[in-house]
Amino acid sequence: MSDYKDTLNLPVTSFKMKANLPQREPLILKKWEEMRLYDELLHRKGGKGLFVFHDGPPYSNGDIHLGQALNKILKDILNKFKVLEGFKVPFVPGWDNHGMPIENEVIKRDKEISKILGDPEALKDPKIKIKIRKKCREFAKKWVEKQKSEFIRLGVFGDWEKPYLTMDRDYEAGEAFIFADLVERGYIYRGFMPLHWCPQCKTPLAMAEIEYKEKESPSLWFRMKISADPKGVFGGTGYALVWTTTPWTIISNMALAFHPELDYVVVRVKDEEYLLAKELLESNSEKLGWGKYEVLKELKGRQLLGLTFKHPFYDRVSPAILADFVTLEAGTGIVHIAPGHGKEDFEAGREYGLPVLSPVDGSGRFTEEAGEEFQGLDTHQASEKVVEVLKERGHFVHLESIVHQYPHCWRCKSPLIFRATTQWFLKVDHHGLRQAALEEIRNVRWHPPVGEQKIYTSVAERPDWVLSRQRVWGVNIPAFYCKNCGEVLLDPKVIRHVAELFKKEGSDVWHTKSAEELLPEGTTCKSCGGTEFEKEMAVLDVWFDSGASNLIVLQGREDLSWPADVYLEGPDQFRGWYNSSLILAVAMKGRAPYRAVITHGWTLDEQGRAMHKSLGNVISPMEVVKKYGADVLRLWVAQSDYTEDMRLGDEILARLVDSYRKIRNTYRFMLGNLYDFDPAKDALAYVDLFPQDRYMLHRLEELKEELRKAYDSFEFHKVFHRYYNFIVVDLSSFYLDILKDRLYTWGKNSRGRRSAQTVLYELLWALLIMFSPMLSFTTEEAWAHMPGEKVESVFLADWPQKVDEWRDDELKEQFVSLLAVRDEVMLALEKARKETKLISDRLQARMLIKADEEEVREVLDKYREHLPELFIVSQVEITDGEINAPVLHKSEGITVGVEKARGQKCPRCWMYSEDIGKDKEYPELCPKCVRALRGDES
RNA sequence: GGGCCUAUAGCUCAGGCUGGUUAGAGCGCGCGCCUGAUAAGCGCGAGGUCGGUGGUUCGACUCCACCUAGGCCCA
Repeated sequence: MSDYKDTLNLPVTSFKMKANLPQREPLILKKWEEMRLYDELLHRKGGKGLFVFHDGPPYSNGDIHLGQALNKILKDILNKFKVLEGFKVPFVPGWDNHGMPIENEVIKRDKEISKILGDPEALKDPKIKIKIRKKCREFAKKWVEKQKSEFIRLGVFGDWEKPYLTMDRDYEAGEAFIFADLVERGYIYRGFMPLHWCPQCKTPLAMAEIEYKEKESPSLWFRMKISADPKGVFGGTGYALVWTTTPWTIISNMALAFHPELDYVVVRVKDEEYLLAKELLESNSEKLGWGKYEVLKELKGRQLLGLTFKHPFYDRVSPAILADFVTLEAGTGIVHIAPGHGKEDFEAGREYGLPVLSPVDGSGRFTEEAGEEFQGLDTHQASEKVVEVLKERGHFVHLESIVHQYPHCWRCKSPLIFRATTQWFLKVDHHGLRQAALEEIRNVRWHPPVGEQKIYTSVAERPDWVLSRQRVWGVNIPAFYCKNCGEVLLDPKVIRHVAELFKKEGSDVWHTKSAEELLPEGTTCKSCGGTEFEKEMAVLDVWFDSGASNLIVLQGREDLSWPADVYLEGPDQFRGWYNSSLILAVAMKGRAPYRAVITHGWTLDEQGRAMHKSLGNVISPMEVVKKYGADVLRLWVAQSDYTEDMRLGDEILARLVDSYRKIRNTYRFMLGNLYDFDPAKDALAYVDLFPQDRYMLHRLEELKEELRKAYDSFEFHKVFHRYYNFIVVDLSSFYLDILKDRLYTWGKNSRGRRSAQTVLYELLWALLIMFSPMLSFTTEEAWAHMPGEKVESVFLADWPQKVDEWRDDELKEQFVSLLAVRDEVMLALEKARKETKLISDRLQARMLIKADEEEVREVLDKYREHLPELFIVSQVEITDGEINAPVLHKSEGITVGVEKARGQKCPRCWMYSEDIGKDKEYPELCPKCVRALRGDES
């Protein structure tokens, strides 16, 4: 009986069921490299123009993490889609190389260099600096190479041979040229400003290097006596009641801040009058044990402007100023302002033109400027001394202690102070820069749309840009100081001269050469005519490095163009790269550097928690690749809605592997059934196709359009879900299943089989291309197995064109009806199988169907001959009369009966037939199989 | 502490924005079929008080408030 198996057309393919991606993918990478696929794409594509995706540079100091893998894969998906659409897509990856994390790491590792930690003076030796820079460069280079190989392994296409590095000579020179332009246009100034400062490490810290921890601090109430009261707020001797947790900053007090909209009261306590916020009166009275008091006056904060108060122990006055950051959370509603020791204080101070006093040195000790009483004390000692002095002068009110969140150094864990130092700034409001940037934001497409609000706020509220950092590893700010008079030399011509040197010899020249060697010949001080200069030793903020990338890379390379079509980064870049890029682009060119900005969420673990080393829930992308393959990781990216935070964990990976297998097996089945199909010779014309095959082409048309739209609107997870649904529902469980009889048992060249193959071929062709941005390795592998003429890589193919002929809405309607009937047939069969055990295999069944609706009846009648195939049963009878069958299934508008199929089972196709035995040559076969064996191609 | 965002079946996602029949899909899971996609394929089924509480309304998963959990930004 099983003799006939050899006469069937069973699937044949070398496309393996087991993917073995960790081993197979590297071979595909090798093929891409050998055929120079990325270059080929650039040469052969471009009919639709140029698409410039500007890569945000990751930091080169470790293996890539999941977020970076996600980021690059998302970029790659969009790039590959654009290539399929016909764009020329040059993708130049970049790296951010300068900055503190690398510098710290290098200092820590090298014995000789690490000496400077104990001896800051040693850093003045240029040789040490040169050594640090050299080590940093090597360190960065090493990680660039490592990360590069990791990104390549993920299947990301790009110009990996010529990426951009912020430590490249040309890049550093480019920054200096941009800096020269900014100077020329008046954006750059030198200012005195407080920054977070670690007295232990003796360095300013960037935002990312601060951690908030609980700390016990003094909680001090003191008072400042009224000095000028032009509006007569007080009746007699009055005081402002002030609260602070950093008594040492009172030394630098320059003002008292009030909220303009808050209500304040003047109260009389015994013989003295106090000013404080109305709402805090009760709590303060209780705390300070005032007992009886009398409210003399009530007024808004804004009415207090014009008042001045005497400093509690210096001979100077502090004016009342207004500030929105004053709150009622704690204290008295009156905030003591020391512009040298706080960011908000500083900004408020600048608004009111207050002097900035910061008499604290790098190790956190008070300098001579603070006066004899305080000189030499650290901030803790100074706080105690301040309390003492306040008591002596009669301005002390109350002291207790408080535990609150306070900034600490991430490296040495000690509490930070705010200390004002001289820094270089970019003035954000110069030439209406901020306003122009805000307007430009409106012209950019933000995806998801909330991004627009985020960037708007971050630009609207950002302070002037602190460009300088007192570090070694970076691009030095090309400024000089006259040795004679101290005057600053910041001249665009001089800067450009230095930039040329950077370009020729590298930015180390700043350290290897003297000021005289760096300056153009004959440079003199404009102020005093001096000819001897000192170099500025600060380097540029790394955000300047990366913020300038659009100007340096997009404008600097011939294959690119400015502005970028798209940026795509994580949400931290609203304050970071999106922001710095925008500011520099608008300052230099008056326009945003991007037309669209896409932002993805964070990657979390399966429980929705952030990944932390300490939690042990970190998933390394390369481990996923090693275990499952890059395509599985890419599938994760594809299925996730990246506009929100994304989770990854074991169950999710298990589901992904399942999905992957389903897709792969579906490709495999289709390929297996195309082994003898040559599209050039065997394909049928559309009109000759079976209706169910034409229906599938209609479905394909719908799918193509939906996927294109989803890709185009950056909704990649919709692409995945729609595609996967098509694979599972339309193909695997329906179309491919019903096709088996035709493909296997019909004549090799029969119309029915060729019709099926024609459509399988068209389906697979389009399916592979449309999913290649996501499942890049597997679609490429399957593409290689496609029969017929084709390009060497799926990526060289074009997005499947619209075929109007394949759209047939009437056919679609008819099949919607047929498939609804099919659902009922399945239920009836299940009943026959389970409840009555009438049948086990569907082919043992004969269906009796009665439809109540005329339309349904007509459709059933029209496709009568195809119904056994559609239902995968041996016989189908459409009837108008009562159905009398052992199994009956009734539902709305339709009745389905199941009985045993008539005749005998054909040993070749397994279907039951009443016509077996009619052929003399093949007495045990059904007529269909007889025809197949005779080679009848009808 | 302030602000923004998220919360639909075990998992990944729809739906609801313009409140109104039994809230959907696929996977996974359970049961069964097949053994000619076979470490595959097919069928059926069970899973959700739409994070919680309160409110608006004739009616809320959908609107409002608060709370909880998580994420991010800021201090």
